[in-house]
Amino acid sequence: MPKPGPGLRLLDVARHAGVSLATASRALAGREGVSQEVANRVRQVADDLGYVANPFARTLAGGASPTVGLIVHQIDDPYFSEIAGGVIQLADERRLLVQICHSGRDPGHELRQIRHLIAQRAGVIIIAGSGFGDPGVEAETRTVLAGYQRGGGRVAVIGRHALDADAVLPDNVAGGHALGSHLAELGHRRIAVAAGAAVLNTVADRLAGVAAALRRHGLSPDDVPVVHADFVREGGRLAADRILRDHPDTTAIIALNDAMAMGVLATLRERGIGVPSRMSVAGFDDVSVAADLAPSLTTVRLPMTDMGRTALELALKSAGSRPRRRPTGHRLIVRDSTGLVPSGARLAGEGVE
Amino acid sequence: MPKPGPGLRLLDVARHAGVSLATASRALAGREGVSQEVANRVRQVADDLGYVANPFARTLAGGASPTVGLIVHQIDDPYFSEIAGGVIQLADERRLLVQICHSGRDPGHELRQIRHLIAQRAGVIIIAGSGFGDPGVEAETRTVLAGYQRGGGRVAVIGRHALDADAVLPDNVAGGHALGSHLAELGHRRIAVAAGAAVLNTVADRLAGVAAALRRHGLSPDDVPVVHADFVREGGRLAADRILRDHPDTTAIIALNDAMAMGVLATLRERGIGVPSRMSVAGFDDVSVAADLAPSLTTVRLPMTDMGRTALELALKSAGSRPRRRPTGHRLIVRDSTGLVPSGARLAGEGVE
DNA sequence: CCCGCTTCCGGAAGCGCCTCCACGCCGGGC
DNA sequence: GCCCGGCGTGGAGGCGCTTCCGGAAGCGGG
Repeated sequence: MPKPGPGLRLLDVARHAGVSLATASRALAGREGVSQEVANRVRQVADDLGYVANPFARTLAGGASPTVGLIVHQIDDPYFSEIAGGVIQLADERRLLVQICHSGRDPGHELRQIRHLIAQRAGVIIIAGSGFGDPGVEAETRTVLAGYQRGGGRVAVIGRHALDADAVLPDNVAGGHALGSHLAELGHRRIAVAAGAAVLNTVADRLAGVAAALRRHGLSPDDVPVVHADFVREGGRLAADRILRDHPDTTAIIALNDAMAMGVLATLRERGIGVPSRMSVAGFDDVSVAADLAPSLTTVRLPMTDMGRTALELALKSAGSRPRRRPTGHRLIVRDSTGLVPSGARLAGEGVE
Repeated sequence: MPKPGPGLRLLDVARHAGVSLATASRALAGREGVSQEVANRVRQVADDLGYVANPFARTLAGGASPTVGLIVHQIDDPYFSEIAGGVIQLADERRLLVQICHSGRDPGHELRQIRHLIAQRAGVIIIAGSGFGDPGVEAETRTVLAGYQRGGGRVAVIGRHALDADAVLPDNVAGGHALGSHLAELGHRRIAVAAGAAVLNTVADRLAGVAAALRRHGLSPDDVPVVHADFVREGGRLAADRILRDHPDTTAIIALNDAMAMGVLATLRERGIGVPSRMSVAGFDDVSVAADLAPSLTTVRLPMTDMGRTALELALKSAGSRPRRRPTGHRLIVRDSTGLVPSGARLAGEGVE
């Protein structure tokens, strides 16, 4: 591995500005003890020379670490790549670098990544994605993060409320509620849910919202089959298969994220089951392709890009010691994949061999 | 910004092992000049203590920098997020950290990011995405990168051949050719192309391939309208609008990437123009949602994840000084968005207000 | 006019690591 | 038996930066 060539040193800047190293450092850091005039001159010179501080030296000397670590389940999942887009956006503006790693939906691996990030002296760690509900690992994660925070590290989480840190939290319960109400109001009574792993808090919350809405509309939870599978496209296919097999009279499937909804749609398409004529389908997140699917997907929009930005913002100005939670808006986006319950609903399932 | 707590120092390890700092350093780095026995003892102690080297100190002292910088146009574009997924995958295995930044499809900004990455002492820089064809900036970029490489920095590019570095290169010309042939063989004679900015080499190559194929099928390039717009979904919409307006007898639109194809499909859908019954549409890349669009998209598959992995691999073991180019496979994926030319093709355009 | 305080600045000590260099030990050749 | 060469090891300098501390001005009041 390479050692990039030497660059401009602070000493060079100092010399050009006719001041000492110490003064130049203070001037650029914007600290007290330098006259306005000198400070400006130094900054001017630094700019002209295109000086960029060596972050390694800076960090080593006890200064700020300019990198933020971002842990996502998987970057090529649109939900996470949109969040990452937001984080990178703000980081760019603040001249920070973003280090991304995958947790791969594995609590142990996530913890390992956190440790790695800490060892690399990241100044901020942002964790996107649900908790996994593994009590042992969760506890250790909590301990490690606490130590990191005690040492001055900043932590923010997105969509997970179990951690002791600043949090950006979509109201998954309310979103699920909106979805449930929407379908109930369209007249559906045979509604099934394609859910991710039950231990993911995102799944649990959305599910709770859906259940509450359906209850308000007179459906008992027992009437609503919930199929748990991977929280990705393939999982959606699997869930749809099971639902069609075990509950052939279903008229609407609520997928708890758009990825699963895409899988559900794929299965339905292959089986020649019309959407929404025979089956309504809804998703959650509103990833950018949701509008281009066949048919376009009814879903709950979450402002992923904003969530990423906000998380970094919170972490950066994390002033008080008490973690803050910043809720995010959400909005039901009704598109073409949901419709009135088919009048011949009792015939539903006929197409399923 | 925080200064993460102090950690175990190499000195601690050395003391525990009863050797000097220098010896411990050599032992852990696996360098010559340490007896097997001592080396093993030191490594054992380091492991037991859970020692992780401080990368800042290491880099500062002239050692390896464990971070790879990845520049993409925009991380929430599926094409790039899949590439990033591959890079991160391999980086994970190698215990490297990946720093991602956006070029935002702006050559100046890209250059700035490269400079920033260099200043941050990234050991590897991977640039994904087309060149912009701005000769001035291009030249300067080349200079900056050359200096970086001279200093030991490793550079790899993905999908851009103009730079003097290891390159992972999809055969865009052949891919374009496959697309052109496919549509020509379906009987289409009125083919239009929705292209990104002409300066992007990706666009130029794919276009050249399409043109060559059509020529072989007896179509003169003059018969093939090419509309240039942004290389994203919105650009596809725009291009489709123009094509429908200026060339109402078009029976097939080749979009030079899937993002634009999605925009084209959206416009067609809104206008009630059947695909492929009235208009065939093809894309390029085969991003993962391409199969779920309405209708599913005929496209040329590029192994994005592999491309990311390969780029990092090349950069890492960049042995010789002569840059290597690694071609990638591609494959025409025929789905539902393309079909035989409508028999009443001469009537095409009737639906356009 | 001198004293003491404030303001601004430079010197210098590290941060944790790598690496050059010098040193001590051993064995083999004369 | 002595010298030379090589291997294994420790000492020390330095990477570029931050920050503590002490010194040099400049100011007002006694």
